[in-house]
Amino acid sequence: MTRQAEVAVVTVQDIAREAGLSASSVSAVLSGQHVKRRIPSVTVNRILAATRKLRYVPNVTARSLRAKASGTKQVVLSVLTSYEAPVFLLSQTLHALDRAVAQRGEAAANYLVNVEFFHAGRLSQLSGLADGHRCNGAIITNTIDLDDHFLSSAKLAFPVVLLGRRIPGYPGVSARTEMVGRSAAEILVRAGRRKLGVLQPTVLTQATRSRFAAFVATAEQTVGAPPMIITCEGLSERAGYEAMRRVVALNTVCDGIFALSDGLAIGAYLAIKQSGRIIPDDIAMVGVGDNPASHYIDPPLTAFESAEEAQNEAAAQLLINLVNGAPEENLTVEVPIFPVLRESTGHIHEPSLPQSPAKRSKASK
Amino acid sequence: MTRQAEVAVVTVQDIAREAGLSASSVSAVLSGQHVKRRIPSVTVNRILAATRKLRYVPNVTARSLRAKASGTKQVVLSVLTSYEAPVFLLSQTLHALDRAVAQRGEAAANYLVNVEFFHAGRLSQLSGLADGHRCNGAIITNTIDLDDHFLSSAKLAFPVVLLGRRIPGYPGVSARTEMVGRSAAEILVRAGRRKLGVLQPTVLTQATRSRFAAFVATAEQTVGAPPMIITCEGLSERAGYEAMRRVVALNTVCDGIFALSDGLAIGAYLAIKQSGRIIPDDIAMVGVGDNPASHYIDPPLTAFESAEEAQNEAAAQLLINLVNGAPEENLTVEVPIFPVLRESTGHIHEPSLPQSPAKRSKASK
DNA sequence: GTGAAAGCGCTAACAG
DNA sequence: CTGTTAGCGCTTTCAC
Repeated sequence: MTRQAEVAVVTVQDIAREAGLSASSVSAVLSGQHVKRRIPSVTVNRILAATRKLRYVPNVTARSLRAKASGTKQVVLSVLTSYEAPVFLLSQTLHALDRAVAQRGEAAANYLVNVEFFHAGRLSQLSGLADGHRCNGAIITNTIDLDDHFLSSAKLAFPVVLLGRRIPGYPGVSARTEMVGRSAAEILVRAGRRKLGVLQPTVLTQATRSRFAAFVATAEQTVGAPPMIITCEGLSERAGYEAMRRVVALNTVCDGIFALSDGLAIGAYLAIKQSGRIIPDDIAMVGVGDNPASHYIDPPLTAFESAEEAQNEAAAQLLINLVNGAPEENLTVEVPIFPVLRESTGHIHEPSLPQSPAKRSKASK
Repeated sequence: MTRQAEVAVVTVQDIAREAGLSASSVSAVLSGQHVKRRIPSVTVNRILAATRKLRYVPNVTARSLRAKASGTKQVVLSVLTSYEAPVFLLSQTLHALDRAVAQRGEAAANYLVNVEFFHAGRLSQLSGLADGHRCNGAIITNTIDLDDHFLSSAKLAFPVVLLGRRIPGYPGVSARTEMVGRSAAEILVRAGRRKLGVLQPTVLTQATRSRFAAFVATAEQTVGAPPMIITCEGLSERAGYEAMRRVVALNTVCDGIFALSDGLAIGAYLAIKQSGRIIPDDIAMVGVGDNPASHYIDPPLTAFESAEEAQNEAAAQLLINLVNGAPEENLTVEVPIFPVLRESTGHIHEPSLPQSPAKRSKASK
């Protein structure tokens, strides 16, 4: 209904008219066939001139439809994610999808995997959601409430698997995030901390909200006071640093902090150290989120690892099965999520590193 | 020419035949119009059954072509990157592209930005490169030699901007990487280091090779010996850790290391510390690559920052202009690349953090 | 050398 | 309620 600002679209027909020739000649020139078709350079130039003059932009869709012979992929699988999310997990999701596709052997050649981005909160504005003209199936991740709300009332034209969140009616793969917030508080309390704090981004997702709520509730139960809430502008290292710098300037500082994402914790480390405090002696830290740097920073960060690999694997399989006609029963996979205890909470660093995701997944077969 | 394993593709026609109905009825049912068209549920079920039986997967391209009315985007801009590359830079590139599109005002609604992935070395296998049936223009990045070789002899059907590498005949935006290798060696030597080492991935890109070569050459000139070459399996933190762990077990260890990517340096930090050595006292480290964690690790990592923001900005603008008919002269943008000296080479950590990329780019206007 | 015509797969009018 | 028809924009025979 919302009629777009109908920009006049230039087609090969228009160019043909402008140049006083036929569409096929134009097409031949534009696809570099002019030598094969022995079109004289005068004509070629005339066509090229008209093309430029009219500011022609080819319609890839039409080309694609026509190009069946030249190996068009039949099945398009997309990952839909927000611009604002940390991207380091994206590559895992893609790899998982790629592997799932490769498993189909022969048929793999017909699949195409890509990523489309939306601004957090504006998933609904992505085109092709309602009529399925962009993909045959999608993994949707990193949505915020507005997007979730849209999804819960929308009917998408293709199978969808949600990654890292739950919305009734959609197949989804997620981690048990309630456990995270509670467990984070318990770890800090067991490490002897009483003045808890939480580093949280301004915009919460389903997962971060759930972690936050459980952490706050558990803190109130166990130490009898709500945690200090430290708000950060986003999820980046920088955001964590700046928020923490403001906090360490105060007199009363907490002694145990839960960061709703690893990146925030990494940034906070520097602010804490610059203030002359020691981790974990003065402040213990707990993170969450599979940031690859978490193992390696000093001291290594106690963090929850959400078995991303397992989630991605499951989501990819689920999606491919759905696209290939598996019944869309309320398929839901919940993977457990465990803390990896490291020195940032006073635990002794395990000498051997955890297995890499790749190895882990192989071992589980 | 390479005829694919012609998988028989099921169309709505096939379903119609199977169900003994017409294509339009099938289409109506599949697009959820059955209530509007008052199709009895018997018929609906018959169609649905046939659809499942034949394992129908809709052709998104055909839908898209038909869906002109429903807001199909006319101009598709893609970022083509490899699965194997670190993805944290991707989001910047996308943001830049998104901003460049938004600048076009009204017309922005006609643009679609997405990302397509290829396996390093197999760019040539991406479909739609030769006939332009996937996008109207692309930023290509994170290629390895094989891909570059393919590009230099191929003729793509759409405008391309290379990001982070140079290939004759293509517009491109890159940093002056030769400077990096040389400068890295000089920084280490000036910090009093004589036994240099370099952490390098097994697979080199144009940029990493150039950094590597310049570092080796400068090392030979200045300290009279080639650096110790430490090979890592990839670019990850983990790869850096494992490679460095092997090295610290040896008797002779270098005292100044250049890591060809920040991630490798971050991983190496832990191995060095675990061996009881101090950074920078025993080993100085230099990285490169805009990893957001580099500022915040302990000690903060001296690293080259390639003004990614400026590069992305330039590449995005270049691409949009080309797609809109700007003359494809040999447009090449080279941005300088500077070291940020921090404590990992014994420099005093600057009290104020560098400006964030966003601020930096605004300031430069 | 060039144009006319067909058709990729799908959906939306429009007749029945 | 259902089928026929047209056409999205492009490329590719096939005639002329």
